[in-house]
Amino acid sequence: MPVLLLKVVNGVAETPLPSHIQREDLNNLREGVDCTNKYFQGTVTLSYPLTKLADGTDFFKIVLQDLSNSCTRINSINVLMYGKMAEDCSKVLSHGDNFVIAGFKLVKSPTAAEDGRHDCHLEVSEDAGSAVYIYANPKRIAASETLSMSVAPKYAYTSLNQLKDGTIVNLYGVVKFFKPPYVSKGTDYCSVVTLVDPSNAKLTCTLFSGNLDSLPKIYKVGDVVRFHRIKIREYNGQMQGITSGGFASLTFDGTVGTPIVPRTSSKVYTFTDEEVKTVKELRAWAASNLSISGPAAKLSGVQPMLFFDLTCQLIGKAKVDGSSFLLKVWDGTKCPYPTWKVSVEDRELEGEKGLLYQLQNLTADILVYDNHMQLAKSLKIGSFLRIYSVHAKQGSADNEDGSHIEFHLHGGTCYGRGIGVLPESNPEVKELKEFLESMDLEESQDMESVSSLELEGTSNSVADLESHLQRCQQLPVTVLTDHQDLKNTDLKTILNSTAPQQYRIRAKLRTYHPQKLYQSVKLHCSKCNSLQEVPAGDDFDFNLQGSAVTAPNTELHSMSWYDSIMWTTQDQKQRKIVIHFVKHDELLQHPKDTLVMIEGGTLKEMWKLTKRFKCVIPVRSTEDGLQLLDLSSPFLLQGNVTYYGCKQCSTPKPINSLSPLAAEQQPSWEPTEIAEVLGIEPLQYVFVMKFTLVDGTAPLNAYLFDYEKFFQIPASEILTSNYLQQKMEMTMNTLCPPGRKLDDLPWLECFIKSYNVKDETKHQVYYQIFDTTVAEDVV
DNA sequence: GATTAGGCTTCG
Repeated sequence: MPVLLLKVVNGVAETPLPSHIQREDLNNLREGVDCTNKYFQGTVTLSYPLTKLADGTDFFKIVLQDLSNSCTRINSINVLMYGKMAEDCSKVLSHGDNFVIAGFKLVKSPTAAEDGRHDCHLEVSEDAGSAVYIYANPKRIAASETLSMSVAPKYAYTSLNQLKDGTIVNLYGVVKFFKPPYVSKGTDYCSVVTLVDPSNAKLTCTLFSGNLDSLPKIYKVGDVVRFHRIKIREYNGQMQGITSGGFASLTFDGTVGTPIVPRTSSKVYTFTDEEVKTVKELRAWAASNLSISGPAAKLSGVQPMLFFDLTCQLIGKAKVDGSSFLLKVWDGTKCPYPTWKVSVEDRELEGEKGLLYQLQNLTADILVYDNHMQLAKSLKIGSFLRIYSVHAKQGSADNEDGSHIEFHLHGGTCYGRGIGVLPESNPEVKELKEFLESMDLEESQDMESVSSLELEGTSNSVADLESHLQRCQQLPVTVLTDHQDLKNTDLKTILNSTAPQQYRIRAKLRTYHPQKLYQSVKLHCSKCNSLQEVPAGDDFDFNLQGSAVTAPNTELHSMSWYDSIMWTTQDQKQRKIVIHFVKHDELLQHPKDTLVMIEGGTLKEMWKLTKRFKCVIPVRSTEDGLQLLDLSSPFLLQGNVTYYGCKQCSTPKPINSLSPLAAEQQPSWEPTEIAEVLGIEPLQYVFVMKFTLVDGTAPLNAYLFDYEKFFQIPASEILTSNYLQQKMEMTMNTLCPPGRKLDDLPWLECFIKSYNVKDETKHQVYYQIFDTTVAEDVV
């Protein structure tokens, strides 16, 4: 048991002592008395310097006086502390502190005759299971924090679902929403922060401070924070956090694998392995439970009409009028749309004129309003900013340059609207700086002319669409990728010929099956040639829950080639989730290059992990080691693709077989490579469709068996992409427009082959389309 | 010493 500081408010400790220990009077401390569940409480009247015993153990002696017992002749006792407890106490102790000593050993005092104190002394050490509680006022606690980063004050942290009205607590949380500090209508800066934690509770905190620096340095959703001494109140039926005296915060980047460096204004703070562990756990939890894909964007990725967060450098600023202020910024990329230029008086414009001129085509003019003006005015040219919730507003078309994009930071702080200054040490700033410095500005000037040309070429009017459709009716909508020299054969001739043979045909697609396109996606084993349905997501989840029943085997955690983190969900199920991060060269890599393995996660959690990590492998614990799940579950998730293995042709190997791949110089984590070392025969996604083709001579059913070539859409990705599904639907509508007469259908040019399928009872000829693709301008 | 704000986009 450690040394704990107990905070005293109005004479009462906020955290009670453990209930199993009882106070013992000095009088009753006698040799032979069982002191197992007793504690002694007294005030420090004397302490001796910390020394070391002959064997190197730290040793610290203090004298405690029991003032509550004034009628006793002897009212003080020596306390001897050993080891870490001695060191910890010596650092935080100050005279007059009220100490509680529990789990002590009562030993006859050799010095009682000389010092006139109790004839026994108390011996304590962490090894003996002792505990020291020190009652301290908030100032003392703050002061003790200044003493050391690595020692003592042990804080208790309250999970967000345990908060009680009127308490002052310490807590950890992951930022779900925040308003960067802004000038309040009172005297202080204000920042609103909403936190979540694995208890799935949510807490919105309103933080005030006259000192901008003492508010948490949150840069994005997903950051992890530690708040000390935050007051909990009930407001509108919900718990609310608010700054109280002595409020202090640490903020950490929430990205798994990045260095755990606290951002804080405090010069000194407690920061031990415990903190590191907690931050790691929260990062891992957030990675699979919190969607952090915010509205961040580069100027090149701006979406008209939407709001986004822009990380940029300030190169100019100017007062526009009483309610708006102009910021000229750049991020090295070019907005693909014409952007507005806000005209200001030359004398109002601050910034280096040469640079402003040079960067004019890469600069975004952002007009900030009302409450944001004050902060905007104070910004230094050259500083790096994150401007939150910038509105990319579609300008009015009656302007001379047609419709353009305007950038506004509207008044108010809804949705976290505001401006944050990023320090140069911020990794994203470093990245941006490097990028800006590496930019060849001459080239970007050229790019400017190119991209405006491109813009002229890409209008998307209704008229364009019509002419596109007409073109589709004249030219074939599919083309051959080979065999162009062959002549066409009519369908009737083909049907009357013996198989196998190959033909070039020109035909129309009368109908196709299945009509529901997602039903056309199957899994194919190229080894045993079997076809099977893609398992439904809920089957997978069911299987995962089955595997979660076996408790994670902690002996398998954090081996030489991976680091593991385990936590328990705070819901009723109390599900245990373990994530194993595969290391490379002893180090965790950038998340985008990292393979993670997960035990006990749900499908949803895994999809979230795939957004951040290179690959995700669902695993389960066995006595012998980590294993893949049953092959009804995928053996790998990567990007948008869930990879399955063939049950018949695979011989799954233990997960340890992956470790040689991790040891490679640059692990590529290719699915085929992963499958091979794990003994998996991977199944391939394929579109299987039946086309009914007509050419006026006879109808012919031909099968399409396509991984990607025909539709130019990877079959493996279509089930997880709305965009690709829409694209495929459009393609099919072009090949076979619904509601059209036969005459109005477009022509397809295909290459087909006939083949025989025989069994005991019958013999049939089938046809398959190959070496054919949808025409370029149809896709 | 109290107050500020108390998330859920836009007048421009």
